[in-house]
Amino acid sequence: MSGRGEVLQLEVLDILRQRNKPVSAYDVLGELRKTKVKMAPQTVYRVLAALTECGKIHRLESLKAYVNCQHGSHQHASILSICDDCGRVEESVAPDLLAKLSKVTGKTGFAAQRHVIEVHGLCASCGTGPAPA
Amino acid sequence: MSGRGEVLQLEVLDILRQRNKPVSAYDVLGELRKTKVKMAPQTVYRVLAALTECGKIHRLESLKAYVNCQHGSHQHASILSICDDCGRVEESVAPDLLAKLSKVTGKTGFAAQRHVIEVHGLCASCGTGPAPA
DNA sequence: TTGCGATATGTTATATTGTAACATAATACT
DNA sequence: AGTATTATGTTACAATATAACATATCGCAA
Ligand SMILES: [Zn+2]
Ligand SMILES: [Zn+2]
Ligand SMILES: [Zn+2]
Ligand SMILES: [Zn+2]
Repeated sequence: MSGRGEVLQLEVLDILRQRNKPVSAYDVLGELRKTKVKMAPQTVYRVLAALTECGKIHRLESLKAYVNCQHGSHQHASILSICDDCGRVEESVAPDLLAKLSKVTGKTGFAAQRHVIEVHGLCASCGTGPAPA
Repeated sequence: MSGRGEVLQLEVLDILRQRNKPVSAYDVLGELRKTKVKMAPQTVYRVLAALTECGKIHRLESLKAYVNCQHGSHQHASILSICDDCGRVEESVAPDLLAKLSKVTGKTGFAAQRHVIEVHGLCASCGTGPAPA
């Protein structure tokens, strides 16, 4: 395992941290290009793949975007709640729920390997006071 | 509610039924173009959106593809198991699991509206006998 | 019936997202 | 050093998705 790309990984992590919202690959690319004009999509995708692989960031399939892990890093699947109003994402862990899910899907002999769980809705601040007239 | 597009909807349903595997929007487009040369992406996406909306098909976010509902149609979220080997998809329903999921994400005041649950792995036939040497 | 607003559909163009393929550079090991 | 292996850079392109506007259809009322 080489470590040449690690600086770039940290930069990307920082971009996601600063935004604190889902960021698309091309948004990341745009940020990086502010200092590295020649940055290419391929490079960004590779960094994002590496970070996703080791659990430091998560990809939101239903948004085609990325957030950094709110628990620093982990392998196990997490549950991502996406506010469709403000865009904020919350991350929950619930091992028992994952187990149950594997059990449900396993009824037909299916062997679960990767769970994608994304919940759309409204976060606490957006759901309660939608501002009167 | 007009009914002009319904013929097209049926055609699309039929395409998905025949394939019995996840089909991308552009695959659908390709099929349709066999008889309707001028078919446009926009049209296909609109049909797919309509069918998704009424629960007759489901979109696999993690595959950017569509399958038709194995239960005919429904509104409630379903659990989609995707075999990464043969591509086959199975659909499970588990209202209690959805409830539990809403409960987990609701701890912070989040109000769930739409559940995306996709499980990747190996189906029964692909998982057991991966063919010997 | 005709006129008009609302909605659905057709059409063109373009935006966004994601990868293939190959060149080059770093690393590890002999 | 020499060479196989892997990572990274670079170019080009493929695949996915939507914006914007034109046209047609429908429902309803004058
Ligand atoms: Zn996490
Ligand atoms: Zn919110
Ligand atoms: Zn279904
Ligand atoms: Zn299979």
